[in-house]
Amino acid sequence: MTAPRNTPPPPAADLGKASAAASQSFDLAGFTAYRLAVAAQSLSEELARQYRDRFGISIPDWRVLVHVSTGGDISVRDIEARVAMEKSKASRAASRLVARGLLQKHVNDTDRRLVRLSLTPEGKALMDALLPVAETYQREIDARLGPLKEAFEAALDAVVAAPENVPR
Amino acid sequence: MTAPRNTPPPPAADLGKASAAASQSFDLAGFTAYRLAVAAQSLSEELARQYRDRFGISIPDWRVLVHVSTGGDISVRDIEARVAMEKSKASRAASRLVARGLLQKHVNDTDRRLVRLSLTPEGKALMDALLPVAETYQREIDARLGPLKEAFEAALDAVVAAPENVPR
DNA sequence: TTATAATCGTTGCAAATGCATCGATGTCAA
DNA sequence: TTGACATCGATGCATTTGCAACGATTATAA
Repeated sequence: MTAPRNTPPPPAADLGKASAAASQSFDLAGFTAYRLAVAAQSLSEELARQYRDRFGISIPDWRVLVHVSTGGDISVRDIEARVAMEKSKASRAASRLVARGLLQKHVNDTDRRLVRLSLTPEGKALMDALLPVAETYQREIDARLGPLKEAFEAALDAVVAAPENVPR
Repeated sequence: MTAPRNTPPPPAADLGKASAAASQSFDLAGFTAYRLAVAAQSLSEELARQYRDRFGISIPDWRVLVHVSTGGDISVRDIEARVAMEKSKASRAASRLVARGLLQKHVNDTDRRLVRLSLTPEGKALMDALLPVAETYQREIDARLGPLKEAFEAALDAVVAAPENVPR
């Protein structure tokens, strides 16, 4: 998606009268889950590309790093719980980061099943380089959103809201 | 994520005084790209689970099916262009669906590099079963959003907006 | 025309992913 | 205390993914 040039509404042709019979036409553009997925991927990729090209950091790596740097002594379990990230994904990301000398693992003496993840000095240094990029990017997003930001945040909360209140 | 029960604010402990020195604490919850990604994954999974369990259809499968059923004669290139979906991903999804007898491939006589994808009768029948599920789900989302929906749509547009206007 | 470049869909390959399972550790009740 | 069960993090394995090719076809320009 480096410069793919949006689809010039090319052969689009008929559309509309088509898909006559059974399968009534379904407006994908009006399908929120889809639009959300596309938007999320678009945003994530913008930042991920920078992190990948400039620092060799993937999205799972980045999420683990941020969590560890924010929370102090974080376990793999914590990451799984707070982020939408599979246990094994988090575990492997952490191992990668340890192998690169960015993270340390210690056993939690209170509960020796747990791991305590923490940044090494190299990890801290990397975060010092990474965070400004993220913050700049966030400001960019804020600029795009403008006055819509508040409603957007509220909508994101609402949309993820407990499916428990909902007839299943 | 069948019933993961949101993180009960458990050992959260200190947090706040922590992360003292260098790497200033970064508020992941305020990071739009992250929140968007989590929300999108949550929504997609809700629907994907139904499609997978009840129809054996994955998300790439579903996107290809919808595009083909909406647009008439669609090529792999069209899918790649209009959806945020890799060429090879689209190609493989299409091949899977052909193998299952849901899609047909024809060569485009005008440009023989292109493929014309279209639904088989079985494919149409499947879509007739799939679409009501999607529509019900969309109504559910609409209910969650309520009056926020309009702003949400606008925000999604704004956020994806051309990074070309933006200093690179 | 003919040579060169671009585009389409597919595929080989390495890496990433999700799921189930494992051993180690911890919890709880009998 | 002991035994059954739960939880944590890691890993084996099959599948999926992204990327870079490739052959086939078409477009462009010399």
